[in-house]
Amino acid sequence: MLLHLTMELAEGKQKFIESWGRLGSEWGVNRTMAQVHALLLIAPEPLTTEEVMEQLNISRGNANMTLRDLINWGLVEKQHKPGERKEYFFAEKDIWTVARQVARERKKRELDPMLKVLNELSAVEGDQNDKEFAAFNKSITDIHKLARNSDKMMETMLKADESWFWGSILKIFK
Amino acid sequence: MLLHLTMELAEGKQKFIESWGRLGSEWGVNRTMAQVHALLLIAPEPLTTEEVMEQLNISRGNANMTLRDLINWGLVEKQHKPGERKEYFFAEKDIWTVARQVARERKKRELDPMLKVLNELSAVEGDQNDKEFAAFNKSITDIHKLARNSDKMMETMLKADESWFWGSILKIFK
DNA sequence: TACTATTTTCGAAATGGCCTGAAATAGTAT
DNA sequence: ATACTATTTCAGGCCATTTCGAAAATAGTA
Repeated sequence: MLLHLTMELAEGKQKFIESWGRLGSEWGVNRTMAQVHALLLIAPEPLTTEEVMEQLNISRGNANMTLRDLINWGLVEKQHKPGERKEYFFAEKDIWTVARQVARERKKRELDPMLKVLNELSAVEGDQNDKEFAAFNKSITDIHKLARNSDKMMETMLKADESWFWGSILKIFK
Repeated sequence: MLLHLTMELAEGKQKFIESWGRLGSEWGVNRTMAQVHALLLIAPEPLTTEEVMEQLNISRGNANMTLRDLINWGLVEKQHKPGERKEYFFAEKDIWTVARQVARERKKRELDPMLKVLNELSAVEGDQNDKEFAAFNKSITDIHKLARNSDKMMETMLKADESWFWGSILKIFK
């Protein structure tokens, strides 16, 4: 009997959806959302809500909400086929665009609010001879600096195109 | 009546702990863990379990587990004071070291396993004329490339010291 | 060895996030 | 209008994760 040294396509798809789902859930994107995204990423054609429901075994309500969320994240779009009433969904396939889009959302949800708080906390005044204040102030200042640097880096990444970005980065990092 | 234009220290601490907690929970670190970390970050002296419990209003069990987790993440260390039996805990204060430590953990938990899966999935064979296979293969290949680049970047960052890292990065990104 | 201070463990309870299913709404053709 | 299909909403239930609290284990001391 012939052993399968390589994976079947169907098995591969399954594995990818599962892994992408797990990865997503460690990233603040919930598992189902990441799985639907994975499914659409590897689909050659747009899919209907119905197909998403079947392939992932999720309810209509869930599929609908999840697809809406993905659209809000800018990762998925609707498409209408002429003569049909059903909506079709497809994912942005350029993975660099996907990465930037995710970075953009996360910046908006995490980094920006944190910067706002750090600005406020930087304004807290006190006596440097007070150990409590000195320790607080130093931490806030340092974190603020790191956050601002991250912000600048993000901003640039969001504007850059893939080849330029990795070209510059990897040149330094080799 | 005089309005407070700047925040009180106590209020600032509170706000920082809260924000750091929220940020943490969007990062796969649970809220309590991030809050304990925040508390220790701004504390001028090491704290006991007891003090952590009081200041954050959490149970002994929770405090104990959380501190252990933080130690496992390499963010907190134990200290013994001579003549005392109690254990004191303090956080790594160098924020760049903290950032690298977090990056190291996340790489281990997320990027490395994903790279492993992508290697397997890259080995799936098929006919490029089969639309299903072609779409799958292209996505996997692209993601694999992105993941490998991220991996290289991480590796370098983990070795670099702060000034070198931001010096090089911000030079490009300005 | 007994006593006390401290830490660790772990089952149970609480919390919060996710998903379902069914009803409401919207859209289209006859 | 009416019937039919597709989409959206949301209250309620479910499940995983987090937290509590008290008991057990451990470590230090006399």
